Amino acid sequence: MGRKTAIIDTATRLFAEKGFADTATAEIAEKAGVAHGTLFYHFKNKQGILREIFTRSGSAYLEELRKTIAGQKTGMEQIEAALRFNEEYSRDHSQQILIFLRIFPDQLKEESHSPERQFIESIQQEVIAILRKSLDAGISDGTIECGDTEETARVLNSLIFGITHIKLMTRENTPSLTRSATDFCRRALAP
Amino acid sequence: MGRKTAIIDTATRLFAEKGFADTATAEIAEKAGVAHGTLFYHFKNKQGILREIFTRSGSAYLEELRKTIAGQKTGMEQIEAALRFNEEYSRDHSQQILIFLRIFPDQLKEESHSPERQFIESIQQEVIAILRKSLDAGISDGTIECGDTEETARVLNSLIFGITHIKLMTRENTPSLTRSATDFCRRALAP
Amino acid sequence: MGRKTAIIDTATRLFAEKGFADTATAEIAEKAGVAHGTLFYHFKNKQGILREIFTRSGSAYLEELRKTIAGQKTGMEQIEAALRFNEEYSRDHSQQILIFLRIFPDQLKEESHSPERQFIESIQQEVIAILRKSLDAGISDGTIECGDTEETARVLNSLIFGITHIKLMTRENTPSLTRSATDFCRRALAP
Amino acid sequence: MGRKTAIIDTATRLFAEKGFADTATAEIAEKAGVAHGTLFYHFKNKQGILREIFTRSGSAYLEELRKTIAGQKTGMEQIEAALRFNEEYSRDHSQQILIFLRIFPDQLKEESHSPERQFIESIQQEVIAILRKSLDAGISDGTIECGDTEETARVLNSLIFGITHIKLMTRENTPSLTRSATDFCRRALAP
DNA sequence: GATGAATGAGGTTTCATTCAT
DNA sequence: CATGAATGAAACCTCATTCAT
Repeated sequence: MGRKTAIIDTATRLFAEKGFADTATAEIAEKAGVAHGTLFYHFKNKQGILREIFTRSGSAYLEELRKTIAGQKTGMEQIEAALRFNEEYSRDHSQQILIFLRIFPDQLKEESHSPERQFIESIQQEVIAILRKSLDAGISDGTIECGDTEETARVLNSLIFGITHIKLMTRENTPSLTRSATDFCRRALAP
Repeated sequence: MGRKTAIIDTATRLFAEKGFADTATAEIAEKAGVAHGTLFYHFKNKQGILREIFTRSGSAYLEELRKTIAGQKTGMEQIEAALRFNEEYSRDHSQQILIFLRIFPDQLKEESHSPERQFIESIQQEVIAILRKSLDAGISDGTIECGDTEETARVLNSLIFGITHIKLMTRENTPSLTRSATDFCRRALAP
Repeated sequence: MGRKTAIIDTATRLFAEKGFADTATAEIAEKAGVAHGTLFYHFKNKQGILREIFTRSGSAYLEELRKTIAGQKTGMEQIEAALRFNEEYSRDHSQQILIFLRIFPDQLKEESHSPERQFIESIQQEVIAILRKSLDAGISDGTIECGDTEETARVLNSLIFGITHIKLMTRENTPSLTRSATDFCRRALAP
Repeated sequence: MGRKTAIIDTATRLFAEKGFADTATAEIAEKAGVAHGTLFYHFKNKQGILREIFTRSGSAYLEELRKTIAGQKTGMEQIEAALRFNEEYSRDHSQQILIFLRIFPDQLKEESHSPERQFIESIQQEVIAILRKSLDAGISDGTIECGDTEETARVLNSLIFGITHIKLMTRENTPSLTRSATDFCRRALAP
């Protein structure tokens, strides 16, 4: 494994555990087993490391989400799969998700649209678009009935986001929360 | 206005705008119009300022939420009121909410149950308890039908949390999101 | 002697001896007998220390030059006094002069008119103006004869500048250079 | 153009623009279109690059100065030619001259007689010797009258040095300064 | 001859906190 | 009560140089 990979992996872990601001570049280097200066050979600065982690995991999330949904037949099944996927993904990739949750607020201060900020928003939009398509499919195949699909997709996105956040924060084992949310949605979207 | 109040108000604004770690105590002092040393006369340390802001606004949120719900008749109306309340509160007290969203992740690193962490969790529990009572009321008065009320309350809490977070992050004007969410819930809880 | 003064004095010595870039702030602090952080309490940054030294000594030079010249009767005597003054001043305040000579080139890179750059140019203009007045006086009292006084003043300024620079660089004991230059000027300006 | 030449040319430009200390070897390499390591294949270290630039341009200056003077008949014409030459040379080779002006002060700190320092002093001595020979010639051919020619040559050297420095620093277009200086010298040296 | 990844010493600056007044 | 000068640990980052390829 190359040094650059080692740095990214270590940084991912530390950023997730302690947050971006509270992780020292010296610690990343030490734990990654490289010299301090090596960090700045491979990345412009500390922010640059974050940026790379960010972009990589954002794309991965979307890709897997799409693949999961593609495997479902009815629209309703797709929505349910999306909720289940989120449950599993945030369990298996809690570090990446944590970094997102941590970085979110940090981006607020920059009124200027930073690349990270734009990237985050584009992912949100993407998720909403995916959910909407499933809703539309559900209406066509008769498994779903709801008002404006765009609006409904945004509600679902909020719910998913909220569940993920709470799961990671409270660290309770909460697959039951996802199950309950699925029931909730099934009732709300039932024809 | 006393000096201590000036410090708290200024710190609230700055923590909301730039986050806890990125706000220097010297800047708080300067913007509050007091000497740097004065901060440490009134508070044990930087964390102490945050702690005070924290406790104050957490209690205020719960109190107002309870009052709002108490003014509603049916269980369903109470749930709707809770959603509306959240919309208005996060609009009018965005600074306090932002601080919560920012501080949340920072508390994760301390496995040891810090006071802030416990406080946050207790608020979540409180909100869930309030929502559950409304659900129970709704079942009694026939305006709501749902499975386990504890579980449903947790779902509602996640949804509310997600909406708030997204609203503050995207800064889109999204009262429509709350409206759509209300519709969504009405369908899910309808008898 | 206050700490700020100690810092300025130490920095003056070190900047003169080793140059601005090659003097570490940590060394200034140590030699001045203060903590490293104290430097940045009293000055915005390293450049800020230089700026203060700069402004202080520039004004002092001009003031003393004016006083010296004011004590002379004829225009020719004033010019001779200016040369003599320069000799003595650069002997007694070699540190300040050295800093100027060192900083000069550093300012070239900033096309943008930095405060230091403007300050340096204003001093040059001031010296030229002073010399010109003496030349005018000399023409009036019959001790000097020359073409355009503005142009001649600029030549004299160049000569003075060159002598100073060479004296400080070669570190030869060169009062004779000033004496010879005075002779040279006397012949060039004689009626 | 070989890689070594590219390095020297790029370094010359950058040292002139930003100074020796403020030019990073990595930047030289990048701008010269070679790998960073290549610098240290062709030169022992950063200082070595400077040394080469230095030696090359110092010799060139002297050689051309000698040639120019050789083309003049009378001693007075030779002095005038020297001034004119300086004007033109510092216009056409401002980069090399700038490097000299920048490096001069840096050499002061090394009490130990560094090669650069010795080289600079030897050039000064050479220029003085050349001027002296012209003065002697002028006295012989009756176009010049002055005191000790060694001393007078040193004064002329100072003047030339001062003019060059001021021209490069103020970046004013100042051929008139050289013209005025020539007049000044003509009067000082006239029989 | 040439490369570029890797180094680590050293640089400047920030900042929460203390303490004498 | 309140101040602000002073601290020093720790942070991020730069950069000349080396060396295996």
